[in-house]
Amino acid sequence: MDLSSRIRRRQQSGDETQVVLDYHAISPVAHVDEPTGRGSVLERLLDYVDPVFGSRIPPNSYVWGPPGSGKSAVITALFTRMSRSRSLSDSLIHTSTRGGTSTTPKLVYVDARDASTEFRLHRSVLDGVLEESVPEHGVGTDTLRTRLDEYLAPHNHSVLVAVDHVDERGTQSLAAIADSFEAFGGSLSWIAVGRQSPSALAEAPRPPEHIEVPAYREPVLVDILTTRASAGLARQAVEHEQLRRIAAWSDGNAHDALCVLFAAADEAATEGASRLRERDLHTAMDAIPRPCVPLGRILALSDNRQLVLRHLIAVDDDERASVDAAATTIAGASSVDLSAGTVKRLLYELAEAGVAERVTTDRLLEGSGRSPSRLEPRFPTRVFRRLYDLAHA
DNA sequence: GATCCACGGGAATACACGGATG
DNA sequence: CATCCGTGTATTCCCGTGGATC
Repeated sequence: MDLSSRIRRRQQSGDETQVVLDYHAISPVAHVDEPTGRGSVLERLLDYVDPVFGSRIPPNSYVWGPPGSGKSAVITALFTRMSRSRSLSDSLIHTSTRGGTSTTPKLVYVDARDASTEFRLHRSVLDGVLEESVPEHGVGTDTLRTRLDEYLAPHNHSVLVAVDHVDERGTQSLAAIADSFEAFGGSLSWIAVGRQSPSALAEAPRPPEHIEVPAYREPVLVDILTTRASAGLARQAVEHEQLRRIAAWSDGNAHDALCVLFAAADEAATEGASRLRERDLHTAMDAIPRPCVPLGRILALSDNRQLVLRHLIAVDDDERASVDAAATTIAGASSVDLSAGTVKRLLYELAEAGVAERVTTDRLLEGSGRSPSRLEPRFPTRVFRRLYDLAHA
C-alpha cells in the first residue's frame, strides 16, 4: 500500500464505521497501475507501439470495445508506464550523447471529454509535450497549432497521442480528430479509443490498425472486484459470493460492477453496518440505471453543471416534478450562484446530453398548456454524490 | 487588445388542449 | 368528423456580454 492511500484511509475512517477504508480504491473512475486480466490486449498494444522503442512512431490506430471493457484502464496504464521508464532512459541518453538528433517519441494521453474543442485538443497535446506551461486563454487555436508545428518539424521531434472517448456524445468524432492532426503527418500519430466497431465507422479516416478490447469475462470481473475490495474495504466486509453476484449482474461491464460495489459499500457505511448486507447489494443494483452514463463523463462536466446535478439528485420528488420547479429550487440554494433561467437551460442541456432523461408526466394538473417533464438521472447518483462530496469537502 | 468560453436572457418554436369552423 | 385557431406552457436556439488570461 502506498503512502497516499494510507493517508486517505486515516482521513476517511474517522467516523463511525469502518466498512470503507478508502473510497478512491473502489472508485469506478480510478485506474490501477496493473490492469487485471487484460494481458493479451496489452500484448497487442505493445506489438503496436513497438516502433516507439526504436524512436519511430507507429501508424494511426483505433482501439475499440464495449463500455466498461477496460479500454481506458489499459491505455492509461500503458502510457504512464512507458513514459515513466523512458524519461529515465532519456535522461541517460542525454548525458551520454549530447545533442543527438534522434529523439524518442513523446507519449501523450488526452481525454476527449476534457478536450472537447479543437482548441483544447491542441492545448492538451502541447501541454503534454512541452515543459513550459501552455496558456488556456488569450491565445488562438492557430497559435497553438503553430507552436506544435514548431516543436515537431524543425527538431525532428515526434509524438504519439492517445485520444480516449472519441465519438461519445459531447466529444469530438474520430473524423474530427483525424482532420485536426492530419497536417502533422509524419511526426504525429494517434490512437483513437472508442466504442463503435471499425466497420461502423465512416470510411474516410479509418486508421490502418485496429485493436479490439472485448468485454470482460465473468471470472475476470470477479478478480477485479476482489482486488479493489481488498484495497478499499475492511477485511471480511464482503463475501466472495457477493462479488460473484455483482459480476454476473454487470454483464462484463467493469464500470457498472464497480459502481455497484461502491454504492453498496457506501450504503452499508452510512448505515453503520460492518459488512455488505444483501439489501445493500440490491439497493445498489437497483440504483444503477442501465444503460448507465459513465461516471467519467459526469465528472468531466463543468463545475457548475456538476453543482447543478449534485443539487438535482438531492431535490424532493415533488420539486422534481417539473424542470421549472427543479430549476427554481436549485437556483435558490445558497451554494448556487446561477439564475433560475440558467439552471433551467443547463438542465435541458444535460437532458439533451443524455445525462438525465426527460419523462413527461401524465397530465394530472388542471392547467392547460404543454405538460411538464420530470428529470430522471441516468448516471450512478449515489457514487457521484459520494465522490463529489469527497472532492468538495 | 485578443482569445476562449460560460452565463444570461430572451426570441423563436414545439406541444397540449379546448373550442370554433368548415 | 377533420381541421384550424388561440392560449398557455415547455423546450430549443441563438447571440451578446464579461471574466480570466495572455
